[in-house]
Amino acid sequence: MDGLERSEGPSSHHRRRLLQKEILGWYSKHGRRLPWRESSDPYRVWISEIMLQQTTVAAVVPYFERFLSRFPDVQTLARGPESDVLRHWEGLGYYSRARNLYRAANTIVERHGGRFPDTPEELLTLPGVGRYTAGAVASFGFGLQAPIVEANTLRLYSRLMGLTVDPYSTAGQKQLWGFAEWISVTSSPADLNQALMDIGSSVCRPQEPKCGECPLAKFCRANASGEQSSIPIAKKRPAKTPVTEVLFAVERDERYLLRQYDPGERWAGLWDFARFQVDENGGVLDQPAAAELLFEPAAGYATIPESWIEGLRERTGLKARSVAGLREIRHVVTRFQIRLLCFHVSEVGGRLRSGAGYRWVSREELLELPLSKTGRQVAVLLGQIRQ
DNA sequence: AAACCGGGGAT
DNA sequence: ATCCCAGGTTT
Repeated sequence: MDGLERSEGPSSHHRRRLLQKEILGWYSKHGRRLPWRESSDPYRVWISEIMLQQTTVAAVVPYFERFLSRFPDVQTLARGPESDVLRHWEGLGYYSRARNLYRAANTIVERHGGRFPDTPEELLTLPGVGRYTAGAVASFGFGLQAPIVEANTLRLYSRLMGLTVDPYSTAGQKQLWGFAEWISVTSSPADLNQALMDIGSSVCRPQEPKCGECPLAKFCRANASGEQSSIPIAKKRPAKTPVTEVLFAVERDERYLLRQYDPGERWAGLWDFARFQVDENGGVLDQPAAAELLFEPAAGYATIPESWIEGLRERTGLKARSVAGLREIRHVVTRFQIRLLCFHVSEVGGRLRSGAGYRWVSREELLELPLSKTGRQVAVLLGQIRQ
């Protein structure tokens, strides 16, 4: 089953050889040079593939070498600590990937005796490794024939096949993996898979594909019918939900109040200032001008709703006595559009409630702890207002 | 099957 | 603002 002819047989094999010849020929001239292609060390391949999940090549490049110099092999990674792994992941997002990486490293050291799993079946048992990543590590790291379907190849295969169903549906996935299996039969599994991704990325682009330069144009159903712009069907994207949150950077004796998120919480393992969601309808935010006043130095403390001060006290036991607006940070992430109102609390009363997990953290420690994107922004701001 | 992931780059 | 990204896991 090749997804093009719907039949197995000599003609199917012939067609495959023709396609592969074009693919590998193109790759030898136009293939990308990327840091993780310099070596076929399965460990390095694995790290790169996890980093690249839902993340652009450009975003990964600066992280890859830095991560590898700190964690050069699976034994070093397994030793952690997890907090260090997260610190090196900071800014890449989707932090469960880093936690899974750390867990998987320990599995490899403890259950596989440090030998890297070398079959797709074994790789699939590792946390964070799905069908794509298993195929990628098997082919790039071990030179095995293995199918891959990811963003680039999904688009390429869909257009080659003229796939009209949703490529993320069960039926679409079955078609795509069927094609991937068929095309993966080769004596150059690593080059072939890299080549397929590069053609998908550089030629078979989402917008304005370069069909005139495509080595596979004469085999492509979407090209034949002119359906490049409607194949594959676009991914459904949920609407962004507006959220308003407040963050209090509480300072006392040159230290800041932070806590580490517990396992199971969002941002598990990361550290954060006191932060919680507030009701946009109940507070002062009803009046459009009010939010500006929060960060107006002259307005100061008086314009902050008492319920926010109370929110801090409930969570930490501390009563804010002197509060200044730091900045409003707006950011869009996953399915949220967040408005984060940040405050600097320079005087507190009451006692820090034990059991809430909060700790006083020095400025130096703050540099070492893993924070979220916005948490780091606040940390940087605090360093600046100190000047 | 659908939701979730609290990041970022290109346009 | 919108689309997309070398996906995987959970519900």
